[in-house]
Amino acid sequence: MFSVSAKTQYAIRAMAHLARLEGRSATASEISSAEGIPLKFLEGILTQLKTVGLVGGERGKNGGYRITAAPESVTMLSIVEAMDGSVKPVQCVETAGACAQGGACLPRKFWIGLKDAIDAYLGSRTLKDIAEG
Amino acid sequence: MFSVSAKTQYAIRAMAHLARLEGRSATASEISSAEGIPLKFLEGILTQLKTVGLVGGERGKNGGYRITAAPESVTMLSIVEAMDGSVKPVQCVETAGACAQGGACLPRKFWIGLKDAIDAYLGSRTLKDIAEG
DNA sequence: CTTATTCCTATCGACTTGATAGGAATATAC
DNA sequence: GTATATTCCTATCAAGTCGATAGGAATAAG
Ligand code: FES
Ligand code: FES
Repeated sequence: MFSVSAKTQYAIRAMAHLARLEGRSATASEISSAEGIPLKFLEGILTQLKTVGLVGGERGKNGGYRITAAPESVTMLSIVEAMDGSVKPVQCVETAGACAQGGACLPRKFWIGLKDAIDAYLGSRTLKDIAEG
Repeated sequence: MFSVSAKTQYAIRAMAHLARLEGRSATASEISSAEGIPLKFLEGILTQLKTVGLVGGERGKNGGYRITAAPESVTMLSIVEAMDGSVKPVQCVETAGACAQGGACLPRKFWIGLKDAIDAYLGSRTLKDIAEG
């Protein structure tokens, strides 16, 4: 239950790898072999991380990826959301009054509470906590 | 991300229904039409809830399901676990030393922290909180 | 013996996920 | 300006999961 996708786990490993480089860049190939992540899969992940701004990418020869912010300012929540979207236990967390009970729906409040608990935890941990710098 | 299966949502609705009956029994058919849950799907859910002991079932004519404990003593965690198993963001939460870093694996500690946060929230809420009795 | 019900097993289509493949775009180096 | 290294884009695939359905066996009441 509540299992995390391989994609997100890979993303965290990749981000941790880049964090240890302290701003220097690495190619997808390097990260792939160092972290044991399938290259083509990793490429997609890095592109996704780039569109969110967590990493910067430079094309062409001598290109590669670099981290764009200090590891201690990158929350785990931002990585998870970049991969699999926002934490949303049930659909109706973002649309009030979806069911018959309207705005006073107890189940909905319960699930929102869960979302808040998860967001709070993921938002309180940063890349630095897991990068082992 | 972290979406909850329809099965679990159905299970909670079914349990809430039974909770409102305060120990009286209801058939799967009744719950099905009252809560809008596909009958055959619901049957499986109730059987599963029974094996865990959250509900009791009686076969044959005049049979049905009844709740076995007071709603305030049934945690949401117990329902969720009955449906989809224990909270386990990554496989290695239950097997230490799975990766190269051994017991000091920082990612693992991070995921275990998430599990604990989720378990704490789900364990702190009970059926009573959502049954609206 | 009929009827109502739980319970067991099998199956199905749709969707998701992890992974692969091929190649276009882009930048460097010589 | 050609070769090379790299990011980036799009398509595809096999395997698994999920929600749902179907048929019927076991059981109990009357
Ligand atoms: S709004 Fe989602 S269950 Fe009521
Ligand atoms: S034990 Fe799971 S990542 Fe180290």
